[in-house]
Amino acid sequence: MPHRAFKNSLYEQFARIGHGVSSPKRIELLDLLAQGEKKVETLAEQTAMPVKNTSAHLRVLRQARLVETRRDASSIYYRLASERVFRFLRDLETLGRERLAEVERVTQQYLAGRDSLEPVTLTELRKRLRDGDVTVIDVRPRPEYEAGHIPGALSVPVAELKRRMKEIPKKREVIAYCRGPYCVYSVDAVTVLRRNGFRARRADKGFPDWRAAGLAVAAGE
Amino acid sequence: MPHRAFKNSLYEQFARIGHGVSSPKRIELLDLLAQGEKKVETLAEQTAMPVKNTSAHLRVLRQARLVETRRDASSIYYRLASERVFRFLRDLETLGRERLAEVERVTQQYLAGRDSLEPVTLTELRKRLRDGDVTVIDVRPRPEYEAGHIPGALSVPVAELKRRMKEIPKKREVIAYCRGPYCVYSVDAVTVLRRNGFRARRADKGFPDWRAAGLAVAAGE
DNA sequence: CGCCTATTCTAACGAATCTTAGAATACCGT
DNA sequence: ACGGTATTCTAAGATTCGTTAGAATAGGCG
Repeated sequence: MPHRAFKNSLYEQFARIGHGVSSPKRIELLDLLAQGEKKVETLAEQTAMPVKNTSAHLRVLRQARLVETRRDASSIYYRLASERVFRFLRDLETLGRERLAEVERVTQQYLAGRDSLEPVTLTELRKRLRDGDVTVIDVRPRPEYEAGHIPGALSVPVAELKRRMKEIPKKREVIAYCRGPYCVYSVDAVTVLRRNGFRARRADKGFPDWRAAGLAVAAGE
Repeated sequence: MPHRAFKNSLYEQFARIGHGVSSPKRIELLDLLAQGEKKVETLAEQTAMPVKNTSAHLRVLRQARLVETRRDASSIYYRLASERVFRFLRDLETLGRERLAEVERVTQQYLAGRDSLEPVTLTELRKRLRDGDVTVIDVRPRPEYEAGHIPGALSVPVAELKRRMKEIPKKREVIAYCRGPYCVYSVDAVTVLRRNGFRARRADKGFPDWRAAGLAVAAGE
């Protein structure tokens, strides 16, 4: 094999990965799958795409071997192919944040005052949780909590927050976490909690980041 | 701004990075730029593309803010936009190697017996260099050596190796390094050296990896 | 100032990709 | 075996991308 042909086929392979993350919808799908496995229909709902379209994008991700599938009864569940895929995804997002001023501009615009919610790092959250002087709430949809969450966290999906607020002790500080650095659930949750007299802060990252950091996780219930 | 529009514009930004690395030729360009800044013409030669084509790909990379430019006299020099771009590139390649069996297959096929060349890790190389019991040679083209190299390494481009072999002491072990894990220069160099009675091994990674590890670098001469 | 060189910009064509409708598949429950 | 459900496969139109020719630009040099 001549030198040039070798390089061509090598870089062609690497480009398969790149192609996987070259579409906004596919990155969003990967971000969702970082929460745990999901059916095609669920992914279609959560990305606001028709099922057929979702299926087509998932096929591209499968060809790039970034996701894998499992069949259960009549449904097919997708999941990230490995923890490294998640880390790569976050590297991509971090690079985007570093290089593209638009990322900062867009998030500032939508999450005006996000920084005023006194973000807590995961390390800090872990310490506070060990000290036992804080209530940690997981504000993601219930199925994602069940697929995996921070041990000791209470599941209060943001949609149920107003109704279930009385379950949360008012004395202690509350820390809300959700899907990741750009997820709005914890922002919404903390805003609502503060309006109702709670001392609340948000975690600067989400559950997948916690798991990727090698910290203990709980599942089920 | 509604929730969905926010997500769309956010993921659209991240996809700009993904789109930058979705083409084999663009990944190859980034890999070359990891060696140091280069002119468009040089990049065109080294990727075996017409200049116009190279320029078009570089434009895409510039739009993704993965590269930056500098003008010197009549030439325009491209470079990676930051060290993090290099790390992202290597993460992409590592993920490719993990996920895509074809990467291993292609490299094994072309670099048959690459593993028999007893690869040395950079940490090991550094120790051996400090102990002073080894000759380290940089077998990349001269301009890349001049743009940055491992301190103490001797520049012996693989094209000049046969002619200049007598400059290398035969008693001591020789370690050859080049552009990176998939670069063939060091493989070729070690093969030639061994055929001529040298005790030679190759570094498992290249100069950009050395620099990214925060180790000392030299330039010029 | 005008020519020379390196590079980019504009434009156009073919190839690849996205989206989505309709048909096909695979497995469950009965 | 049969019908139902979730999903994929096939195919086609619309869009984007890759490639490359020709014109334009920017700066150095005589």
